Amino acid sequence: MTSLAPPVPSAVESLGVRIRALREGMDLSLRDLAERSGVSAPMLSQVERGETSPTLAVASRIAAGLELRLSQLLRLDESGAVTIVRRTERRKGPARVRGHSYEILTPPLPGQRAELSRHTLASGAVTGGAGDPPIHEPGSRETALVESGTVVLVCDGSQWELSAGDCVTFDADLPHHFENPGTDEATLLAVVSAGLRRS
Amino acid sequence: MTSLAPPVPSAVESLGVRIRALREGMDLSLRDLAERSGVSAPMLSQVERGETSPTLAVASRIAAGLELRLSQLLRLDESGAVTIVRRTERRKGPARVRGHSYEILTPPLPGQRAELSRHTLASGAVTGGAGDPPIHEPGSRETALVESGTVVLVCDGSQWELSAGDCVTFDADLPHHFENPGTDEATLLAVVSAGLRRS
DNA sequence: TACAACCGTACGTTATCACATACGGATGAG
DNA sequence: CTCATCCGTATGTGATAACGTACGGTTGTA
Repeated sequence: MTSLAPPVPSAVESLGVRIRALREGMDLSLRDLAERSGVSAPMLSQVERGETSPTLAVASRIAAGLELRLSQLLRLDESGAVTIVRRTERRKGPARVRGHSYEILTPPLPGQRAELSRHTLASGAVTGGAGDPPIHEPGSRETALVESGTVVLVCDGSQWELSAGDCVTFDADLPHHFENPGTDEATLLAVVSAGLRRS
Repeated sequence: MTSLAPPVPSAVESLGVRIRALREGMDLSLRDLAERSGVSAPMLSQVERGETSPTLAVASRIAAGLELRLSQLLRLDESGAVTIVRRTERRKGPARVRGHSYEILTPPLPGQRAELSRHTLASGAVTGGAGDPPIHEPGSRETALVESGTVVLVCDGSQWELSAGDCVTFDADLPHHFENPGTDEATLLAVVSAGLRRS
């Protein structure tokens, strides 16, 4: 009976105006979008005016008609602020665990879309041992840029060697870690996008 | 009549098993989640087994019950691959327009969650002039890390000065640009997450 | 062996989503 | 002016989403 969830999470209500804005931005009429998406024009009109809550199936087709993924369409969430993390304000990870240390460069706000972190790997060191978060939340995705040295990405059983300047993108909810096979220290910048849910 | 959209975008079908996995991962019964989300247990069961397509309103409440945003829950999209862009394979932006040049470090795939780019600003130069994409898609968000030099972010009328190592996050659908007020060249790494769609 | 307590799912009813069609208003061509 | 065309929305009907309830199955306890 009692709902522990907030009154209504957010989005979803204002989705209609967002859809209308996107449609008009693409210079499409309701009937144009209806043909592109396979959803009837009256339905689109009702959704845009918030008179009805479409099913996921329909919402997904609307998103496709707008050349978006549904998750992208729904991402009209929080805040409009600018947040700065100064070099000296970075949150540090556990200091150098077996040759691996890192700093988090993005603010610790919820709803953050991407988390930026800089990792340092001593010669022979490995990320993802013991205390580290080994894999990320389901659905998240990671992009890593090697700044210096050489590292090997081990992801879901396969290996890829990366040199300074190389950039790799992969699904972060697969088991993965980085190794530094070289003799020099290696640094890499990691972007984890999506990430969700509590610790 | 003809739908220009792909048969069915993706996700949405496999969403059920994802929900079940998340629910069981939180050690909740259907009735537990029903109480947390305000959605009836039989409904949850049907959604988990893919027997019905919930409305956005219901899907959103389910997501909230799982302590997720709906956009996060839906982000179980495509691929499971690892994509590498070598230092030599980077796509270059228009070569040095009035002191500004950049490279894109992430692959040009759709559905990409974040785009990583490295920008170089000569002394006194400004991003976002003429040919550049001045602002990004609605809902997108940008994180910038200053690698060297000093830059000023002008966002929605306000200014912020950033030195090497500083990191800033802001809504990328607001009008914004970077300036290099110093005498040295400045470089910054930009992560644009979200927004997307057509060229 | 009961029996209580929980699990996930089948059932029938009601609310509403989603469609095809039709309407009134704006715009432009002849 | 007249008519054709497009726009977005009101209308009615069939499909189905969402509910409350009830059922069989499993688990642990007396």
